Amino acid sequence: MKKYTIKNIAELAGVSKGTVDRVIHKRGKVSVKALEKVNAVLSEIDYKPNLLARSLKKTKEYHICVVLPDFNKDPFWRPCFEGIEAAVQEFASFGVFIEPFFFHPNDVNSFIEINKKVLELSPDAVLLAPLFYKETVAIVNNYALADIIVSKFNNQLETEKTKNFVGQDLFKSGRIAASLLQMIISKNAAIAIIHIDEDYNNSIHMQEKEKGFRHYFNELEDANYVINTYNTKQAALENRLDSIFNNTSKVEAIFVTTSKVYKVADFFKAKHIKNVKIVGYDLLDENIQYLNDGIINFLIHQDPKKQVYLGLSYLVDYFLFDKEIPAKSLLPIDIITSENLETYL
Amino acid sequence: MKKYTIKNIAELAGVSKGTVDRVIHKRGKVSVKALEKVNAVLSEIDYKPNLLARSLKKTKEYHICVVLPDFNKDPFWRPCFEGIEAAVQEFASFGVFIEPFFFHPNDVNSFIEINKKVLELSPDAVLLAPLFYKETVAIVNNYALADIIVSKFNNQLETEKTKNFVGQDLFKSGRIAASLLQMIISKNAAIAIIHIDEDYNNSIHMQEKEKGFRHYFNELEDANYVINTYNTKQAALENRLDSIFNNTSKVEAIFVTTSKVYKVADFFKAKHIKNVKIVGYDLLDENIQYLNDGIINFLIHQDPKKQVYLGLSYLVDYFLFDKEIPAKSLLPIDIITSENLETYL
DNA sequence: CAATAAAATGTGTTCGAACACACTTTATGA
DNA sequence: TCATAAAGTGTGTTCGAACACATTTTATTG
Repeated sequence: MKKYTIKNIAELAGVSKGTVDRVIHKRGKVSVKALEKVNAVLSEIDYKPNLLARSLKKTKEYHICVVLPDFNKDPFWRPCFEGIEAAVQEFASFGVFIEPFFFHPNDVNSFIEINKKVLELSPDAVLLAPLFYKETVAIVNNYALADIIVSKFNNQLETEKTKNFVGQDLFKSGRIAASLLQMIISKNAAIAIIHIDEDYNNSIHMQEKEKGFRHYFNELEDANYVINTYNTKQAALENRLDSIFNNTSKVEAIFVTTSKVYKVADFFKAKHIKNVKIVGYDLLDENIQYLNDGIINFLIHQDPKKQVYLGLSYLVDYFLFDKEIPAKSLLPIDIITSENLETYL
Repeated sequence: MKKYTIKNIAELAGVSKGTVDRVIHKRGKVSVKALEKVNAVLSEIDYKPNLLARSLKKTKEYHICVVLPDFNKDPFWRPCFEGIEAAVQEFASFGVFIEPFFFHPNDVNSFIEINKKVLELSPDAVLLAPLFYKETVAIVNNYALADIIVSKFNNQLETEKTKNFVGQDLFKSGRIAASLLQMIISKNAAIAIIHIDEDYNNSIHMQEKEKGFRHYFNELEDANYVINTYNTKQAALENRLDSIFNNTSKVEAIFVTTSKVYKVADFFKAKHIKNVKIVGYDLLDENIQYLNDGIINFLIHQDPKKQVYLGLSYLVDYFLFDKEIPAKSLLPIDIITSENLETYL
């Protein structure tokens, strides 16, 4: 498989490299005769432009802003930051400048503000964790007007102007949680779904998971699991759990729909309650600890680091190498136990 | 973070770009005074050479050969071929030429022959599936003498001359299989480990998995699972299973140490035996079918496609961008059930 | 059929690093 | 002190694609 250059093609076609260039890029100003000659050669050979040379010439500096919650406010987002750091290193020598911007996960205004700031910087692209639905729609619109490409990760909100999303299928993820619990609890047991959130920002996120979870059990034949849902803020969690796990409780299993599952585990450890199975999300240090202790039984890995890194890779490949960005990139839903945990760290 | 070029540095240091180049590449022929001036500038700024320009200039064509078993003989290797195809596409435009070479997985001679052939081609690197231990040692030696870089994947054989390996921790993988079965079988149940192989080429591979599997159960306190190991060739498998699963069998679970687990599932389907739990390896079409049918309970995903692709990426990054190749790259050990399967396809 | 516009084509420079080669300065020995 | 070697330094070309600009060819009009 010989490698051809523009010059090679020009010689083969008996024209100049300028003409070949115009044909390839459809810039017009080419006679029918020349066009045919060049196309004849192009159809003969498998021309792959040297991407190194191409992006070297372009020489443009690309600026990508990542907008995500502050990981000091919610540790879930720390791996995302690590993903950004990795990407910064990796892509700096290609002239891509990646910059993170943080907002408060419970404060819509900080979300709006930071996006306003980013918009003013007019970067080439924005990678966004769209926690707030309504506001995201407006913001994405503004970005679109300013010709800024927007990709989203983690939360899949259907907005017209962005079609790029990196994340997981949340419904399926809920089903998986259900199937895992089913394996280790008795038939028709009582199950609690717990949504822990401050202002229900994540509500769509959590609701999808719940739907999937319930869907799994509803689909079972000859089974009648008792599933109750509890919404609570972090501060009220302990009281809530206290009221659920009173003396008469028959709840055998808990599905926590976010990475906050360690908060629930805290409770069980403190109260020395055993034999309640717990499934939750994400490899936070606290969760890992409880998984190893056997208090949490399964974690579902959403791999936020990979989500961010992949989202950024797509943008870089798009800018540098004209690759298309996949509209939807759904990552595998990894099942984590204390046994295979290590291999993911 | 401004981007500096050699020319920038030369101006800042008051020398020519040639001198800067000599300093950066430690080519010598630089006076102490000039060296100091350039180093002063270099320590001030964060110079990252433009990798695009660098590899463009190098212009060299790299040739990488992948040596692996013929996937027509064993479907396990098909995804590897897909990984190669993806890499071929991806890296062709960077001047990297990747070529697969197949040997017969049960024929040492074909392994030796094909490697001889590859050696004669004197590629820049070889990515190797080292099925046969003794022969691999000799072959790797020959490659080393010819200054050909060797990376290995799938089977981790400790040879002096190669330190690059992409694969999984097999011992851990065995432990994971054990932990999965433990969740769904009764306490102190009887378990069969089945090694299916023609000539025990994979023996090290399979033995590691068995060790891990047994280690898990041995470690349990107050438990006494009965674990028996059976070695069999594919042709003899049915008879063997017949003798194990006779009327008095109490075997509740089976661990098949390779992707051939569908062969075992074939038996159970044909004989209408239910309630025997099965764990095996890899997402072959046949295995996927049995997983969905509920005959196979878990599959462990070794992601051979990713192994090959990653192995090739490392080599390309090494050649093009001077990145170091990690000595050992252990991929996550994915637990696959009928629920999360789809997200891996 | 000039004159001029319009279209087509070719030439040359640029991106940044790498390196060959030419040139200048310093060191060494007779 | 001069010749010559050795060390140090700078200049210029190359990689391949992209594009600006100059030049040539063809079409159009009075």
